[in-house]
Amino acid sequence: MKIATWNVNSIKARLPNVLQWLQQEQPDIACLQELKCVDDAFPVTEIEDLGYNIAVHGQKTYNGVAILSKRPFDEVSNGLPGDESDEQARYVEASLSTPGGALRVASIYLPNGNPVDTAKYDYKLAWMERLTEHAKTLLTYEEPLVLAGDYNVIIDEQDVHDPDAWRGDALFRPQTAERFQSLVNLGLTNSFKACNAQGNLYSFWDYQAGAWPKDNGILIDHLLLSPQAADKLRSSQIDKFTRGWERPSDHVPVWIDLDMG
DNA sequence: ATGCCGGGCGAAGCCCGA
Repeated sequence: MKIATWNVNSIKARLPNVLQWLQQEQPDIACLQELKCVDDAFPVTEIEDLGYNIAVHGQKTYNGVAILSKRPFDEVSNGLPGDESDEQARYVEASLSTPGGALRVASIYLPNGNPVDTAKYDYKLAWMERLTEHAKTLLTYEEPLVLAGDYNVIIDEQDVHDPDAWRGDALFRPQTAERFQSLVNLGLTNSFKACNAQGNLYSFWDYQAGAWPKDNGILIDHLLLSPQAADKLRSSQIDKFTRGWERPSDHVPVWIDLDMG
């Protein structure tokens, strides 16, 4: 079972690319981020026509996350628990049944956090702590769980073309790495890292300054697995080719293959 | 490059992303 995550940077602007990719790569589940649209503006028909069920948690102009699944959802919940006052649409979670049993998937758009001397960075750190608390709860279910998304976290120097240029950035500072490590330390497996030991493989290239032709990228899109999901992990890859398409997102899909029977 | 591109909003130019 192929499960992917992709920050599409506007589902409206990216619809042709997303449809092409879905048809070509046939993911069973696709977690999308940065839809930049309200629920009613999501292109439901075009995606349903390719055989997907859709769970959308949208927002006007900013953020917005979705899960597409060839199998129907059993349950869907919008928003990350832990702060009722948080109105940013950055988390949607769904459970579904597979031949190999129950599976739970979340589509995550973790806050960027820049500039670091502002409330935006505090929000990022607080959001990461909320995510860790919620993950603790989900792990008590002892079922296959995939926390997939744009984490806006550069985990180590292997994952950035120019580490010194990113040193003080919200994506790469020690406090960010510590929070991410606390999440992983709950017992989660970083699937791409588990399958690919070599570095300099990226999921984001800035639109500016020739970042893409120079391969000046960062790896910030991750799929974290519960032990029950990690046991079923076969492989993980990056669909780098979509960055070379017309009107690309600045992110590309990262996916895993899970043996769900 | 603390925004050089790209998208939203909305109809010019600002806000935002990483």
